[in-house]
Amino acid sequence: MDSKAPLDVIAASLRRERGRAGLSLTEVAKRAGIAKSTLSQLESGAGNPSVETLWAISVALEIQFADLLEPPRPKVQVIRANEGPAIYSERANYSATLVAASPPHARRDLYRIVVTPGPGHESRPHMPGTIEHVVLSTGRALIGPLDEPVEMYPGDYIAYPGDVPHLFKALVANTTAVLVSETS
Amino acid sequence: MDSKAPLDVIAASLRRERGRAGLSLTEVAKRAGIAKSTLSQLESGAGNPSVETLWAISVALEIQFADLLEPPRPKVQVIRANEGPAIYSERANYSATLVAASPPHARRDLYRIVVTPGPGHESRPHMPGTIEHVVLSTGRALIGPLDEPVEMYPGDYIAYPGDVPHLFKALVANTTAVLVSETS
DNA sequence: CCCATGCGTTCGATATGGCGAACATTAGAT
DNA sequence: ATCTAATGTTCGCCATATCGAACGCATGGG
Repeated sequence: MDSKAPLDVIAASLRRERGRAGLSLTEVAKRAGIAKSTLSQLESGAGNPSVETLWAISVALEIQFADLLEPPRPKVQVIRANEGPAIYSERANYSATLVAASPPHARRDLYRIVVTPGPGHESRPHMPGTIEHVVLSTGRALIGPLDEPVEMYPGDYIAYPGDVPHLFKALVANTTAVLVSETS
Repeated sequence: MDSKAPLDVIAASLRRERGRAGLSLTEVAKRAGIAKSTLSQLESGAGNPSVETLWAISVALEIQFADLLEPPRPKVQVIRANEGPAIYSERANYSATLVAASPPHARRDLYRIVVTPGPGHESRPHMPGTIEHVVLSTGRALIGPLDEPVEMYPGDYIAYPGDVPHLFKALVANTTAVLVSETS
């Protein structure tokens, strides 16, 4: 469950962002071209704003529309190379450790990848709209969509659609990478 | 400008996602507990939905609320280790290459970091709500908030608030890392 | 002191978003 | 061929989100 009334989230974001901008409610309402009464109600969690209203406000506050719908903030966390907490490994010669899941319904997972030479790892398509970003840390590998993989060297970066079959095949021993799986 | 009437974006997303789910307009409306007339109007770009309505639909479609406000999709891209396109380097012994900027107003940038031993690199706070994720690729480094840095080894992962002063100090030569800067 | 100017809240009037029924359309079954 | 059961669209009514004005409360200037 993600629920958590979006109206409350919006209300909180509204106050927070307005405070951040150092603007008065009156001023924001004026800039947004809406009645300050409306804004007042929204900030107090009452009401059920229309998209137009929210849009006007987000413009007035000079923030991204979606920023009004995203909650708060996190902390500090360390995961050592060996002690993968959430392990997600597959084939014998391929291991992916989830180091940072997208909280709570964010849109990006961060994996540490370790692969040894072998048949290579083929991934079935993920969620539509997924993009994978890979930076090769050490070794050498063939990475990318099945039909057009790219030979990667340490430091190289590649991004490709994750919603089509794709490959990660180590060409030498001790091949490691960082993978960011980003959903639309 | 990012503008681009959100109503059109929503309309498009609505049709797209419903198609993806293989559901009928009637079915989605039923699940969402809204009138199908309402949904019909929204999909045709008419109307100005309230947050409650959108929320109900996003639940019915089993997608993220914000997914209704985000446009389309990307492609395949490779950046070699040397040929950093957008270079963002600072001190002599610290270089950060932006390999994947958040498009168009997404919320995460991907950097490749190369540091040599020296005084260390201190970053002033970024945007409030920023989180930085680092996976050390090679070498050894002291990373984290100024007041509690952590000694990192290859493969180690750390996340910390990016909106407070923080440090990246290489302890040995040939220290490289991948950094994901994620804004709220 | 008192009035002016800013703030954010509350309240009635009105514009409009959402609902449900009726609608046109197509597909399948009898 | 007609009848049934889906689809998505259009329309009038009602609930309500938004507006504008009035309000209470702080400051600060005359």
